[in-house]
Amino acid sequence: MGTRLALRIQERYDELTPSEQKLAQFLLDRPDEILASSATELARYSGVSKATAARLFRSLGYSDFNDVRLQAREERNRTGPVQQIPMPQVTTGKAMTLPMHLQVENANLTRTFEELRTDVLNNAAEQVANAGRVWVAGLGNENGIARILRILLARVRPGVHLISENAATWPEEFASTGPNDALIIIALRPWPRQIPTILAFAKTTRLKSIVITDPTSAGKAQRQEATVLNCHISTPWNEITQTTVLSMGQLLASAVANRLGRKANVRRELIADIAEEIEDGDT
Amino acid sequence: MGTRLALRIQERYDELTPSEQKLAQFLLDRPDEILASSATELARYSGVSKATAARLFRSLGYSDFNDVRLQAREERNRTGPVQQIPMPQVTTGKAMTLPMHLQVENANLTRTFEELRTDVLNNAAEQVANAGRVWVAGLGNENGIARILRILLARVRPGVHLISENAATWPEEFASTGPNDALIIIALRPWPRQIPTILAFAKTTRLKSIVITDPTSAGKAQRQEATVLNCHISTPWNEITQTTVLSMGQLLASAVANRLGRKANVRRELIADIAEEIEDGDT
DNA sequence: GGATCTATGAAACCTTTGTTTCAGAAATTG
DNA sequence: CAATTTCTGAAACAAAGGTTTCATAGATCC
Repeated sequence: MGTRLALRIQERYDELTPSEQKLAQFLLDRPDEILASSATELARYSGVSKATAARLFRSLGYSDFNDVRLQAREERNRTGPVQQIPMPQVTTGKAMTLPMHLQVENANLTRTFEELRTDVLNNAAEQVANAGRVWVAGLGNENGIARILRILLARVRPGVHLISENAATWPEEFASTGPNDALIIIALRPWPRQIPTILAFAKTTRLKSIVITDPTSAGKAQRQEATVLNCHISTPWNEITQTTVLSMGQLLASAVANRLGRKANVRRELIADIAEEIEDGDT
Repeated sequence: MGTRLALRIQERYDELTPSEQKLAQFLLDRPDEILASSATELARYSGVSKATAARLFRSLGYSDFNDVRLQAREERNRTGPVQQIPMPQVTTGKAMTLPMHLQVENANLTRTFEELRTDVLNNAAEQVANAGRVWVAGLGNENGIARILRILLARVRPGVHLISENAATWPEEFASTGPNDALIIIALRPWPRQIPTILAFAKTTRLKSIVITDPTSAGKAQRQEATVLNCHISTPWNEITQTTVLSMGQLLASAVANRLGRKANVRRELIADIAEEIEDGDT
């Protein structure tokens, strides 16, 4: 899945300087760009100097940029010319068009799910399906997605809870978790500072944790022994898109339902019935 | 599918000199190699001299090799002829696979945004950009999306409010709306029964309303004189996907930002700064 | 608040890439 | 087979790419 360059970046991401991170970010988001562009261009795209670029590659353990490019090319040849959907380039200041929006979403979805390994997904689904209870956490901007995911999962199995956004109440909430539970964390960049705390806690309680995140943070999550569902979320202007994350959520819920089989269906029908009753009942 | 380079080569292949043909052949066989390699390398791979390479590109009508590379890159970035992505059929009971998930999301996104008219989108964006205040409503399952949309919009303009899910408090909330406000409703099938009430209210108060919905309900919304943003959300198993809806939300927010121009950017930066401060500040 | 350290881009400096020139090889012609 | 034309790569030259140095701005530490 990840290129060696990506792995090295994720390993050392935190130690990189801010401008190095800007460039590293770009490289993670658009891995194919390395093949097509010169180091000067990469630097320009991500708004840093050539000098910074040179420093980054060296500090990642390559002897020079040529070394990087050779490795990237070799890897491409090994994995075969995967037909990548290109992320469109944007000239700054130009308005975003509708087709471009479509292409961006498409590129992110395609990368994400072509890269996702079935066994990783199954593993995550298994954990969620077999857990005693399931806890879903999403801080800040990701809170909306977390709520949706909770609903999606609650439709196919009981005992799915949202961890409140208010850190003050965590002790109480965590107190009710057990080693048979599963924890799903949604956290995109900028990686909220509370996440490591939560992950560390999960690790000590033997909670199974699943982290839905972006390539920048994937490394950190992996280091905490969590199952990582990696989502590509970048756009050519400097915003991110949550679409892919939601899609990942739906896929996970779907996979869990599959695993639970008949049980999930029974529950879904039950819920549908109740919903209908409410809809008819209240005037 | 043919690149312009390939076309030019095929046109003139017979007139090329033997060593030029060797190189041309190579380029036809491995069209992606142009992006990854330098002219020197291309020459070496196909066993001709750099001089020959330079001559070939010139004789094909390019001013120099850089010209060739730029065109190739541009072609890679441009979306090819729009192809209809088929929605996969599924035999009931069969497990959903990962590629299928991707294809479904893809199909829905593509349909949605190819069908969406630019003027409708602009119209909606205009309304949101110029409104005194913006109200976002999403009932039941759509509540999560509504929250996300509120955040997305709040990032680019002030005065974006969420209408509570609790119908009992609506009188108070609606009381504060004025005819210069905009109302965004997210409502997928099954079309919640409260929606017509809200829409009717909006109509009498001269509130501009925008409805993000699915094809099933689009008609109903249109009849209430609302701007309709239509999202394809179906899947081969009998569930729906909210991915498209979220994507529509991002697009709308993006369009609004575009319309507000500098004002939106100022606000975004302000928010980013504050967020950073909070992240740094609280321990 | 000064001293020290870190991060960063500008610019100087090599290196590689790409183009052009040119002389010789190969093919063609009479 | 000589004259001519065409083709070709080596080498000279020009341009862009990549690395290193250095001054400076900002952070951190007494």
